[in-house]
Amino acid sequence: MVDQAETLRRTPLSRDRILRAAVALADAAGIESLSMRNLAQDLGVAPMALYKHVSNKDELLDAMIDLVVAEIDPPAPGAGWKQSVRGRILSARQALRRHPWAPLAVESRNMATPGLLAYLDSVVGTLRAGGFSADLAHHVMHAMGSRVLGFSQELFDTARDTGRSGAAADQPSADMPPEMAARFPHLAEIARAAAHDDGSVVGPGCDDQFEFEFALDLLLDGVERLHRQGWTSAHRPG
Amino acid sequence: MVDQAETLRRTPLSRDRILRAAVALADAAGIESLSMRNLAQDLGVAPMALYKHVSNKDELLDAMIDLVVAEIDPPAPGAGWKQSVRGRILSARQALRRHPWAPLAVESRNMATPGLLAYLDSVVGTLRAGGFSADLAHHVMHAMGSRVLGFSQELFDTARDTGRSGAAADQPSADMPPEMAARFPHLAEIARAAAHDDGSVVGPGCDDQFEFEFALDLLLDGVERLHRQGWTSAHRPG
DNA sequence: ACCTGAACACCGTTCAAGT
DNA sequence: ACCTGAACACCGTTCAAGT
Repeated sequence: MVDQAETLRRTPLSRDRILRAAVALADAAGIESLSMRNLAQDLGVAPMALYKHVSNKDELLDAMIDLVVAEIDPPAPGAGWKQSVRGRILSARQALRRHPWAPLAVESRNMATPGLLAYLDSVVGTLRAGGFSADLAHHVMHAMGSRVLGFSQELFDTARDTGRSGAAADQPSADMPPEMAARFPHLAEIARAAAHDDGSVVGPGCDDQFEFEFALDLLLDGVERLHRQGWTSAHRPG
Repeated sequence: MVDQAETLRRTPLSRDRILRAAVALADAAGIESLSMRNLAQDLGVAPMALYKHVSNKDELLDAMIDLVVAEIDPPAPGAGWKQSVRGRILSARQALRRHPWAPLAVESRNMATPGLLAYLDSVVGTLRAGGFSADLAHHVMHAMGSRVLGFSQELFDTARDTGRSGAAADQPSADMPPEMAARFPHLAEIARAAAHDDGSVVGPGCDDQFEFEFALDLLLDGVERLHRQGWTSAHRPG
């Protein structure tokens, strides 16, 4: 046991150890706590030791993103394009839920990582195998946007926008405080509608998974319709 | 003239002057250049002078976001819900194109600003006036996600992902370099399809405006279909 | 070969002081 | 009342040095 710990301690740094520690740090403490200095401290090493294995922080973030993308399940064999794409996107969403820092990290980088490109290439391949023209597949990928990676793309967290700070965060309520409900009556109304929804709501607020699948199916159903109608950029059905 | 400049110079700082300078700085130099110190320098003032008018940098960002949201056109009177929502979203997109830092700023804040809430409230109001149930309007707002603010939500800039750095940025090409096309054949294929598209492509790469409207109409058409079918969360048409 | 310490040019923000 | 300067606790990263 002591030998093993001793071995670990004197194991030279490796890119792999650095990446795992970085993901663990971001998972546990948030992306804003991921500094080269904090990461080095977690690894029991001087900050500059990291630079032998990653060229800078941007490259570290890219590699972390690829670790998350690698968690997405491969396509289910034998499924049609729709179920295959749907399944992968829901799998991507689960991966993102394990790494809540990932969406902001992906959006702040402006270059696609190799792992991300491989995932996207494979999704396009599924569409092409399902009979989509290259033209339609292209527009569909744009229309899916970051949702293809499982992003839910909410503008803010509906459950905890009730006050200026964390006062209500302990027990978020779908009902707004009166002064906000008066200023934003329609938002208050749909928040109440969500709270009184059928069994889909377990706790307070609305069901993220339901909302995500609602949006995903809205897109996929629309895409299927265009595909069946033989959509081309020259001929758009009204 | 000299009097006017002199007056300006000795005009005490105001929240308004600070916000305008902050937006101008972010527009011109990017959000990563917007530091309290750079902003103070642009205003010819010590950094700490800013803190009399904004409580911290987060509050500054919130106020900047509200300035951008205020640029979104009001709803066109007399239009149906679909054209009204469509028009406002396209207007929001134009506002974002004038302030490219805004999407990342919005996504990095986790509390909605008053201006953003007012805009969303007004969009929900348009849906309700168009006969949507509160329930359906709620799900539609989630499904639109950040697209309701005109975000295009691309995972990366397709036009300039050809190399590791800006070498090809001067003249981005829809055709990938051979080694990338070999690794990602389906992506290469749809990139070629975009380049050979009909007249919608002016320059190289694909037409952002076309892709945005394609995705927007896919969503709005799907929403219209649900609305006409009397969708409720209990009864989902296949 | 692999790691370190000191240093540089930055951050946001607090605090006591100036005018 | 309004602004400032020095300071604190941070960043990412370079460079020359240690072992």
